[in-house]
Amino acid sequence: MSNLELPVLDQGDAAACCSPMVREPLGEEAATDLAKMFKALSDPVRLRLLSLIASYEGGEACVCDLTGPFDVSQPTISHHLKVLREAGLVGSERRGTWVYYWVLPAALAKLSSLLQTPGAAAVPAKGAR
Amino acid sequence: MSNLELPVLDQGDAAACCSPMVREPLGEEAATDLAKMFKALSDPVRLRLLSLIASYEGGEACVCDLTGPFDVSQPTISHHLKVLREAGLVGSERRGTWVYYWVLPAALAKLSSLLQTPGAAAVPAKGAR
DNA sequence: GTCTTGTTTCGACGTTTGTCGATACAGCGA
DNA sequence: TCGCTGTATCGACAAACGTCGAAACAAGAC
Repeated sequence: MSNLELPVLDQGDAAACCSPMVREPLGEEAATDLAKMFKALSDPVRLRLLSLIASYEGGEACVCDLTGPFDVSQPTISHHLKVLREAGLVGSERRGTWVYYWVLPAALAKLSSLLQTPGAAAVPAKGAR
Repeated sequence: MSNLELPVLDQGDAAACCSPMVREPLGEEAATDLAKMFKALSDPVRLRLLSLIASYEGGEACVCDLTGPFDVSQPTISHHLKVLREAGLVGSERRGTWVYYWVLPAALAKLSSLLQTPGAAAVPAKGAR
């Protein structure tokens, strides 16, 4: 059944988690915390890195696989990976010569559920305007 | 039937929409586009503003309601609202003396579904309504 | 018209960010 | 041991960002 449904992944404060932010006003601390994660997603290169890592078979990718597809230098990629790691969005480990990165699904899920809107999707055009 | 399967909501390019970014690598354009939206969410004040607007009854709030809860000046709030608006996350309209803002649910839903991870986190809601 | 109140725009400022080349560190093989 | 390859850190720089006060604009009240 559910494949990874109990990562037990901390999630830290359950308060900031899983309750759509459109339901009740975000607290100051929660907002600061979440803003850091969104900031990590606010760069095209990092977004593509994250997507690329997750898309790799096994869900992890070697840094050596990640430098090719981009127009930026290797130190820049390394910097972006560090940002993603410090935001808690990916994990990493050195295995021999290479360093591997993988996405932490719980972090993405937290943000996803936070952005969920009650009746969303439907919302036939609202006012359009 | 399925509740959120064909919002038809403009969304501009459907390509960037609704397919979790962990499934396949994000394209360059899509990433640039999405990064702008995430950047709008990458500030604590904006995150709280968005949450606050959505939490207001009727789903919209007057600017006059939004300046109180923050420690920053009113022009700064106005600036943040502009950023949110230009990112397509909120809409606004002047009605007489006051200007009202509301959240655009489709935009949040787009980001939410994008961050969704295959087996990740419960998120049973889904259908919600 | 002239105030008054609500909101946005303008200029300026210090800080943060993304990028680079150069360099340091880590592990492997000869 | 030495060299080679893969990755991270350092220092520097320009560009972008968040913030402010001052000023402009918008709508209603007097």
